[in-house]
Amino acid sequence: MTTPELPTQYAPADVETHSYQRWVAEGYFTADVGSDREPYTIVLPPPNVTGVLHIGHALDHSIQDALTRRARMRGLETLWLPGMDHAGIATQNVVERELAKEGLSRHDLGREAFVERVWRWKEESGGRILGQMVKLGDGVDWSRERFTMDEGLSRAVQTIFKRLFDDGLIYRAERIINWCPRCLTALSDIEVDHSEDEGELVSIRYGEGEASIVVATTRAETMLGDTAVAVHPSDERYAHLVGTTVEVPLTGRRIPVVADEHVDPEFGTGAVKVTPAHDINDFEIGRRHGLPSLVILDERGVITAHGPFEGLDRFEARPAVVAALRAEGRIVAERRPYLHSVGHCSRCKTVVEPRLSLQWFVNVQPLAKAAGDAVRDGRTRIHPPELAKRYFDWVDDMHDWCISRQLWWGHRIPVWYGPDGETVCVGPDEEPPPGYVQDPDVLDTWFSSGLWPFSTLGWPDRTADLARFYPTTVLVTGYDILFFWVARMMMFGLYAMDGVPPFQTVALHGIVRDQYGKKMSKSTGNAVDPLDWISRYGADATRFTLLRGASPGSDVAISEDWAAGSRNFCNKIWNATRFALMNGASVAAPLPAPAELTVADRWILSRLTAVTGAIDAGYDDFEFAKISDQLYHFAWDEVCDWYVELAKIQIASGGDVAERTRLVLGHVFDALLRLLHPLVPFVTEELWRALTGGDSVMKAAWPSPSEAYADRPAEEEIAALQELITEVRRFRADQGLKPGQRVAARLSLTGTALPAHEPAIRTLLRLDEPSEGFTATARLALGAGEIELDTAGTIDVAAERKRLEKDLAGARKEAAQAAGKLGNEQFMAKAPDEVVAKVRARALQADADIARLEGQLAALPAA
RNA sequence: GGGCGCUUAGCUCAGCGGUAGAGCACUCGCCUUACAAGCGAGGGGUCACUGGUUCGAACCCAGUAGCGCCCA
Repeated sequence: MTTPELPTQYAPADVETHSYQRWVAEGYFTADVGSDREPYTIVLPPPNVTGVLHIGHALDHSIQDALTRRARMRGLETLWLPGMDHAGIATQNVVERELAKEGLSRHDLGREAFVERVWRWKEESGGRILGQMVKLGDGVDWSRERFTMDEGLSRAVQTIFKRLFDDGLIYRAERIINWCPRCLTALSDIEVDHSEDEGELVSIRYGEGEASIVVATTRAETMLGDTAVAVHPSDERYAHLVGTTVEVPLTGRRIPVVADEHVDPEFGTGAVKVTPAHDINDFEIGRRHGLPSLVILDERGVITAHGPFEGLDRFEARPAVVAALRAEGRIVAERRPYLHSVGHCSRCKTVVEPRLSLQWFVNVQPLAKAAGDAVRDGRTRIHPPELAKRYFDWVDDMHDWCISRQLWWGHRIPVWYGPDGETVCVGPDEEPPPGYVQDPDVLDTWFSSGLWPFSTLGWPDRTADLARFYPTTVLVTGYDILFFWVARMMMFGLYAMDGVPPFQTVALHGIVRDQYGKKMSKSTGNAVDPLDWISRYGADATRFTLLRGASPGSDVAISEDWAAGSRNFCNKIWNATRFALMNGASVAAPLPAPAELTVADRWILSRLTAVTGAIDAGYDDFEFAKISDQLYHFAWDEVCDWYVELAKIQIASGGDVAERTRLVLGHVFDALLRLLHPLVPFVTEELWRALTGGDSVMKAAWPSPSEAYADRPAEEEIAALQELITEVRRFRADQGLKPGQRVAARLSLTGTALPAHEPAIRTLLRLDEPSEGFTATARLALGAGEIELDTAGTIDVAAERKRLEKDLAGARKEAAQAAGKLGNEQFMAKAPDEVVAKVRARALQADADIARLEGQLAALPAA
């Protein structure tokens, strides 16, 4: 076989694009719905159409790509389905900003033209992330790519809406919802981010004299809409006031003092102002006491109440109201800054305004119950299991879900209103009655992404894909969206698919952090751009860095140094395989039987078997950090540092041994590249093709541990060899002998298991045969054997003494510890036999070491 | 306010009842023909603190402190 010339350094850029294009062209990523193989399905959590690939995607995708590549190699019919969601608010914002540059608003265009414009934007500049996924190497089935706004998925949305509506699980009601005064739309609870912000706490006196009462608030301006003051029923301080009325300052309105269980007597003065139209808790109090709701803010957060504050923005109105109150002597206390929790729009960061309005809701109770039960009874497994509790906390106490959005971009609510207030919900193939008008609102984006695991497979049609690939095998996503997205897919999946949950397993990972464990963000400037890393270190190195840190449910810390380390690892694999190729490594013949192989061969094959088993176990639990570490250690420390060095000697010896060594090398590297492929697909593809002449490592079978090659004695023998070699190297280093300097030595290895390894020992340690005038200047006692060296001059006695004394101290400590245990009656009586045996063995070894070291020290010339 | 988690080498983490580990960083010596993106050797930790259980605790239990996350 002719071996192609490989450069001495791996250059990712030279192979990545080409390999990816070939994989796509060959259809390797395309799932075959007609095969009779067992299916393995993952749906990609759809990124936003506005999104670009960030490091969190890179982690999420690396895990999914590893899982699906391995599944394919294991012979499963594997589908990894890609796509994007339409990101209602985010996308609308992007296009509105674009319009603003032209001096236009969406209202200038009108709804239809605006939506057309968004589609145009989507075609031209949306979905940049898809091209970036290619750079990472994502093996997704592009022939099945979907978009939440495409025709099929829109049909799924309308179908499930109609079904839920008919089942009475969707309703319209006037409620306090989260409102973004900038986006001008309702938000669900999960689209609101809470943060501890600096505000003010102002205490205001309502009423006069004996009948006055002081309330504390962070939102003084809302007093214009107060319709009560509430106190706790058992609060004696205010008992005499309950049932009376007090005057709201600045307005002249009189409002009642009510008693309500939900007031915290410990907070502030124990009395709170009640603004039912602008606070969720106050709304509830208002409902319990039949209070009116006084709306004082418009949709943009501007004061509408008549008077001097009318027309002021809520944040301008606040100091203005406080100033006016102060002028009237109403301010009793002020705390500024006052830290308290404030909700922000997750899209534009504007402070959210609780707002009373008419919206559509999903009654989640029965759906959430089913979603919880599916995990409780094990139909869906959450991994790691500790995180299941968070899921239960969420689904077992879920609030009804506000699904209407006052946007233009999205799935329009399929409800039409008749001239006399009739309401009709229209299914996908139905027509609304003539003269009816459609509800102007659109649905929350999560409403459509909640259908993702089955709408993408063709639901509501009973497609072949749906029958074959649903339920999906595993969902891979961050724990940060466990509640909303995962819970919603669970609810909808169970509801739409006759109680079959959408995932067998939900595998959760953490978020990516910097090397100090800090969250990455643009503002702190510690964010890593995966595309930057891909261009500088390669896609494989980028992936490996992330996977190497990925333990289930835990955050991943990364840094530039570690990316460089991963690149070095890829390069190491590259060069080691290059060495194998240059030395005729081959998979042209089967691996010889163990009896025909050297101890070194049997050792590396035994280790390969053990590692293969460990990798499989790692995949079962999504332990990518462990998988990566196992492979890193095996490839670098065992294959490269030891086996390759021993193989060089075997090959140099020629004959059958050399031929068999070439086969072992070939098979070991073949297996290693296959095992590594799901993690680092590009470098392994290039090398595997060169090594085996095969078409693609993607099509190679996943290695299985071969017990026939498990070989405990060989592992022990090589361990002893490594120990001996390391010991002599240590001597050489301490004596300042240059690595290349050859030293004459006499080896006495009888009594050890190592005589057969003398050639290896001589080569690796650069020890020459003793010649005529050999005079030993140093004597190393190593277990039962001895190595005498002629260092051709005086040796550094002080360095040698230091080294031996250090070893002796260690051995004495060891002996003392073991003796202590063996002399402890309780230990001898209660510890298990194998532990006692182990300690006995340690004591014997330590005693032998002490004798040996003392002998060597005594033999040293006086300093 | 409620709940969860974490605290092990300079950094990031593994180990979860029987002699403290890895990667990176660090020190020393080396361009030894697969690889200097490398090779060889080495230094470095009262496993947060205080008690308890146990023959034996980084590991189990209780408490304390600090940090982080989620929910309200």
